[in-house]
Amino acid sequence: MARRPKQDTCEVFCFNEEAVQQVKKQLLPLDKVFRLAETFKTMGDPTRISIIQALSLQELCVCDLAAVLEMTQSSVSHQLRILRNLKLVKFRKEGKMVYYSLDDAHIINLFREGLEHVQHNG
Amino acid sequence: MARRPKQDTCEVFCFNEEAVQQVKKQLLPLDKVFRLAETFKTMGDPTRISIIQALSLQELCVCDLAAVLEMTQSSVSHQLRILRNLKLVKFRKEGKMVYYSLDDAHIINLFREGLEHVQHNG
DNA sequence: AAATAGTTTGAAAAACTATTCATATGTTCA
DNA sequence: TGAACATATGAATAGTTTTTCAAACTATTT
Repeated sequence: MARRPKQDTCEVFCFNEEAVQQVKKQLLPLDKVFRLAETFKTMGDPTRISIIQALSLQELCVCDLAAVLEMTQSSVSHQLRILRNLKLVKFRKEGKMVYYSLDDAHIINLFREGLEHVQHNG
Repeated sequence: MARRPKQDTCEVFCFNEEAVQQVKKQLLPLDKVFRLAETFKTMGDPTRISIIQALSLQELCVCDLAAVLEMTQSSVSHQLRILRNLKLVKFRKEGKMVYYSLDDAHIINLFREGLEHVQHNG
């Protein structure tokens, strides 16, 4: 993920010192910030967005997913692994086929919320 | 943003050809996919997530924001520009100070939805 | 057992990103 | 006007990401 800054204190106190302390107290713990960022980042790729949208319509095997997205199987598989790691998709095997579907209803909400934002700021 | 695949057709028809056609018809237009991905990607960085959260608490000038995040002004300023470009934050000038705040209520919803997802999948 | 087919994985190349450092811009105040 | 300060920007660097290609699994079929 992204780097953290090297220097970890601001040498000078700026203006609204009280506000700074106030806000600082309410900041999310770092691990939550990172996990939140990771979730958004995972959805921050056109290929993965398309995969998520396709799977929101119906369960699909890797090969069909690749056909839908007009991409190589390998590429889709790599992206599926990322989505799997974040538990955004789940899969079931049937013979040599592997069928993927969305793992989490929240993801759809997140997707929809994002879409709404995009529609608004046309 | 991310690259698009070089080859744009899958040579072989895979299994559920009907499903493939069906899903393909319902795919979001590419420009929307890209803008959606761009929005998520913008929120997919710990620094920017922290900025968004801090600004969700109250309006802050760049210097105070830097103090809150314990980062350099320059770094914060660079990230603010990215958030500005996506219209996620707005600013007002007051003398030499520049005060930033969130531009869009949707962003808060998106943020909360993401947070909920993270809380769930502890 | 060998061949075939769907999927996964590793390595490498090309593109992209975040931070730092130095510098520029613009505002205030002496 | 010049000094001081808040913010912004450009270039460079180190780290990360996505895709491609080749090879490895794994399950089915002959």
